[in-house]
Amino acid sequence: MSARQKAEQKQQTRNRILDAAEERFAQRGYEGVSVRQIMHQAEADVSLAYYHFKSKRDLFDQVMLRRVETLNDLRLKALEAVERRHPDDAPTAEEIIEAFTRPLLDLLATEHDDWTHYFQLIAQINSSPEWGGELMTRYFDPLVSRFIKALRKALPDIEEADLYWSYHFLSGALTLTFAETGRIDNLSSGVCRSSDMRAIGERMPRFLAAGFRALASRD
Amino acid sequence: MSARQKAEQKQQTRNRILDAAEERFAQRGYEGVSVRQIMHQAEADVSLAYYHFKSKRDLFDQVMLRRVETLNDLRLKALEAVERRHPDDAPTAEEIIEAFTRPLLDLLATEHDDWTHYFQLIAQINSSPEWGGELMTRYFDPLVSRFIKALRKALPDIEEADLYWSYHFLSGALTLTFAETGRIDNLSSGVCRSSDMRAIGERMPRFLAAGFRALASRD
DNA sequence: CCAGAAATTCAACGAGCGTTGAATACTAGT
DNA sequence: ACTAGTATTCAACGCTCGTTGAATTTCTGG
Repeated sequence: MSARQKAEQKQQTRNRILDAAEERFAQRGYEGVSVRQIMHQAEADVSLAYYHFKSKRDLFDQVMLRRVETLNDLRLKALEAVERRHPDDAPTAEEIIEAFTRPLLDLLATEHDDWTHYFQLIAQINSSPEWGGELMTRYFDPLVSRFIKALRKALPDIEEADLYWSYHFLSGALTLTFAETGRIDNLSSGVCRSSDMRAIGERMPRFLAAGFRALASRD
Repeated sequence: MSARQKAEQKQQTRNRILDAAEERFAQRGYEGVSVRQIMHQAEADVSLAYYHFKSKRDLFDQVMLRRVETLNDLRLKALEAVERRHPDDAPTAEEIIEAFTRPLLDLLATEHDDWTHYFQLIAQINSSPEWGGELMTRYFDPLVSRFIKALRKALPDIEEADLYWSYHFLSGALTLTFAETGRIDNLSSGVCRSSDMRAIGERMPRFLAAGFRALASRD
């Protein structure tokens, strides 16, 4: 085995641990899962976790970091593509929100098992008083500010407070929806399914864009 | 001390434990808090928790149950009041959503410290894959179905799936907003404050009602 | 084939966990 | 003052937790 192959094998193990941690954290939260449970699922010894990561908390941070760049890149590219389609006028709010949402739907459509746990994890962090304020800000603020700037241009009459509150409502709807808790399946007696990404894609941008416009045209 | 007073004292202790549990669970989640930490905050011996409650999980369930009836009653009364104001025609979607939201704002305005942790807790449960589907259904389904029925009447052309998805988006926006994570404070650099209930009351029903209408009038 | 580094396993630490049964403090009614 | 019963405390159980240092396997380069 070459040195290169060996390094790849190390990465492979590291990723197996990250996968297991991602899934368990998503299911039961940071405190609800032990390093032993994670390593059992990763089929590796407990101490190996501390060879690849500094601590449980570091493992958690790396779970977060692993996918955030990919995700933010895709969203930024989607936004830039929309703006390129509007060289003169501004894109509509719905187009911008579509760019914010579509990458998640696409990732779930093509690599569902890789991303579904990540989105569940983000949903939980977002609603946690302990982590929500700080972590979401750290990982998503630059991207979100970029989208808000675009929305400000799409809705030139909107007031700043209305813009931020609108985004906040969007954030709640988005994260809960991608958490796939099965709540809507129960409530609707099966009419809707949490995992029906097509249904979500057809409805969420339209719903949210209408909300933005309603606050933008306040009297 | 009369037997009556003694029973009241017991209830008082029980409530002190429930208060402490509510606050700790809201801050760090069910698994992130130990019975010892809760009883330390309640200034009582650890074993007293097991005199008043069967187990940690039972304590958690009682935290949930203590306030859910009050909350659902207030919301139902608010909905009935709206409907009484419309003996002939149907109330608007915005009026119905207002009835769903206003009780939370009122409770926070008059008894903020009692209810703020409860709403934070619900927000976390709602986005948790492990608890969200089941617990939210158990505690809120009857009330929510009642509201959905009213919304169906307000939006006679809406399709069932659109109605349920709209409510789902509402649920996400609502629970995140009342979680008061401080996220919007960071993002808006202080322009908006999580605890500004007036700002929320002025915006959320309008935003969400517009979303419902956008899906109801689909082509 | 051997030296040495890198990846993985073994064994254990002290601390904190949920929970329990027995002992105690307190008080109401006799 | 005594008793019965209720609320509270004390002390401990077996277990799991996050983490660590040393031993061991595995593999590469010389």
